[in-house]
Amino acid sequence: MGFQESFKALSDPTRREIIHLLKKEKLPVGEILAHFDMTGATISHHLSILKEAGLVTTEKKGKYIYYELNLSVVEEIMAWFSDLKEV
Amino acid sequence: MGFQESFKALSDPTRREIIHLLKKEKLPVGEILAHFDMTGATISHHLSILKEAGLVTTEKKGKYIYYELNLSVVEEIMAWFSDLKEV
DNA sequence: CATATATTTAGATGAATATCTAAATGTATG
DNA sequence: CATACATTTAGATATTCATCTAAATATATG
Repeated sequence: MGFQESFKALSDPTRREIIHLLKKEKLPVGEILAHFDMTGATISHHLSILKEAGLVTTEKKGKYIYYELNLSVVEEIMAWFSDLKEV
Repeated sequence: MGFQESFKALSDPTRREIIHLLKKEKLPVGEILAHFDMTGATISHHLSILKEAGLVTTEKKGKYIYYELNLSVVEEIMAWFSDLKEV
């Protein structure tokens, strides 16, 4: 984790869109994939980057792996921005 | 401008450090440069990316060009994050 | 257990990017 | 105006990265 990984992860538009999909609910890879015109391999790669950055967590449920937004990391990033405005 | 450019700009550690330097005061390129172990050409490149993204503005004063943080874009980015936490 | 479905891994490719050196441009001042 | 200083631009290089296809792994179910 760390800011470098977080910001890098968020610098890609596909990954930001994934983050937005996960805003409402946790989703299995297949459902995330359905929103994009890309191969599963590519989406899997993006998901792994988001996970490395701590922006999402995973949960296995039978056949599926659910990805879920990790809001605590979002908070940390917001704190970085907030700091810019102080004093 | 737009989120894509902003996030890309912030995904580089040198540029984030520049942003932090500008938190307190506007600075001429030479003073920014003094904080890094890089050539002026490289720093100039980073500054142009920050400017393209709208994260900084410039002001010419005689020999010097001052770079200044643009907090309104920072606000916009924070709003993007805030949205993730709503509903 | 064999087959179908879900997801990841490996390896390759082309595009984007951070950096450098060298040169160009702009501005002040002796 | 000539020289020094401040900053940017051009062109090159090496690395990173998004994407693909093909193959591997894991899990459920008939």
